[in-house]
Amino acid sequence: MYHWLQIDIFMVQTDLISQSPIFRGILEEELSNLFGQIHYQVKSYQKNDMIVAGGDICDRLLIVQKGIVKAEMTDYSGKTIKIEDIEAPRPLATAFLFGKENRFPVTVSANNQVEIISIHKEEFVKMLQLNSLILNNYLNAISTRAQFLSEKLKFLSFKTIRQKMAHFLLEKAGDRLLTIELQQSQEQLAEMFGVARPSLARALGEMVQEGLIETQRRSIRILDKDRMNQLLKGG
Amino acid sequence: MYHWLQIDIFMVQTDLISQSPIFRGILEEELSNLFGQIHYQVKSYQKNDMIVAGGDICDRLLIVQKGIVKAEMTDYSGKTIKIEDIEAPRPLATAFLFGKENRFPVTVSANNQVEIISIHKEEFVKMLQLNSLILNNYLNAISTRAQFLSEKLKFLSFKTIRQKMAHFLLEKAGDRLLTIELQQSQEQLAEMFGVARPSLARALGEMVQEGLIETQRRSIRILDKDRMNQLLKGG
DNA sequence: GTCTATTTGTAACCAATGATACAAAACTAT
DNA sequence: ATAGTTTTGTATCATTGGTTACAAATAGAC
Repeated sequence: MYHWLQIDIFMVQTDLISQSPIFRGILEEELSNLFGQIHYQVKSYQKNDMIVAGGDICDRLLIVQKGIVKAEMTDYSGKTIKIEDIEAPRPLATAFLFGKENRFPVTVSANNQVEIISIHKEEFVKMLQLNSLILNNYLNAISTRAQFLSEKLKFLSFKTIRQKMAHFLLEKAGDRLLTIELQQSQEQLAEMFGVARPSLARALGEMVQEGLIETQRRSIRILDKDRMNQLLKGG
Repeated sequence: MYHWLQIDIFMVQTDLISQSPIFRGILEEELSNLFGQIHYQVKSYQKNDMIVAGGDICDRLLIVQKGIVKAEMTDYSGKTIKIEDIEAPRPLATAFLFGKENRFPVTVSANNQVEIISIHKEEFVKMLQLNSLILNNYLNAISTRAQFLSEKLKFLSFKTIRQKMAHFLLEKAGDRLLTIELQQSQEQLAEMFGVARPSLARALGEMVQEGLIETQRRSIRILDKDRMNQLLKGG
């Protein structure tokens, strides 16, 4: 009877994980049906229990069904730095299930009482083949991440603040527009560019003086698109 | 009769594309079988024909079956910059088939006589569901790319040359080693770090003076691992 | 070995940015 | 309107890294 109870507690709860990025859009009955066709485990952890250690082989998909876990990275001298909190119903480290580097870069442990669904890679592949929506969700998730990283990288490849700014403005403006309304404060923009706020203000000021742009509070008007482009190429 | 000939020419050639990253490891019969179950097109292009224009919606997988194509990016003022050559049997822009940003960032045109296999996204998803090896190949490809970008980004996130160097050395050294043999010249290292060569040499020189490392030509010995770590955190 | 090309070590100088501080302007709530 | 808060503009100074130039060390070819 006690055993029964445990099995009952540690089941996949379709109402919870149907909100997960991977299973979004799938009806609960369909989810139950799917989980009936594959092997998986649901494990429970108490606060501070270690769920995966950095360096562990990542051969299964882990989904936080309940609770919050924290991911920490161990630096070269052995100290740990907190990276992020991941709360239900999000998956863990989806970028490391496939690809060349199959080890967790982080150590994950429970912040409170946690339930983790664990699906072996092979079983998850089965799942992807059974349901094209899950397949699409998953492909979208990792593709979007790759695109995000790629964009971030492109951004960092511009060396000067002026270049970053020019790229940002031209991207926002597109082909037609000449006036851009900033959605964020200079503070946030500087954070996003990875530069100091006064440095950004200075760069903007210089660009105004040189007749590249005109600013009026959060509205920026591009005056010389061609010269902005030359900036990006190395001028 | 003439029509027959055309159809014959523009078929998928399993011997060629079985070498492609996506179809690697799949027997030719199996490939023929798979392509028999889905809709696709094979198109032929002559030198300088445009295959896709930058900004086009990317809703199909394109695979170069024969020939070489070039990818160019159009900058904001309309000039084109060559990005890379892609030769058979590689796929085009796999990162943009899924994910949020579904437009080609580049313009692709034929370098010589080229044949392109075009598979609609929905059809390709079918294919992924039919064959788990293709699914694995594809997932591995985009995951590996995301991992690569992520690593690159981590590298760029270190601001000073000393930090990049410290990260590089500690990564190479791992837990045990204290002496690293560089596989590349300072010139190449500087290129990889995105810094000027003399600046790298200067940074190395300073680190030697401060007793962090000892250098002897291409051999570097770490003297103070703890202090190196502090460097990375912001010291 | 000797000559040459490549790689590495250094130095001087300049440009770009970060840090800090503070004033002006703009927003917000009352 | 007014007081307080946030955002923006600006100045100063120190640090970092790029640029250029050249010398020293090393490796390679013969």
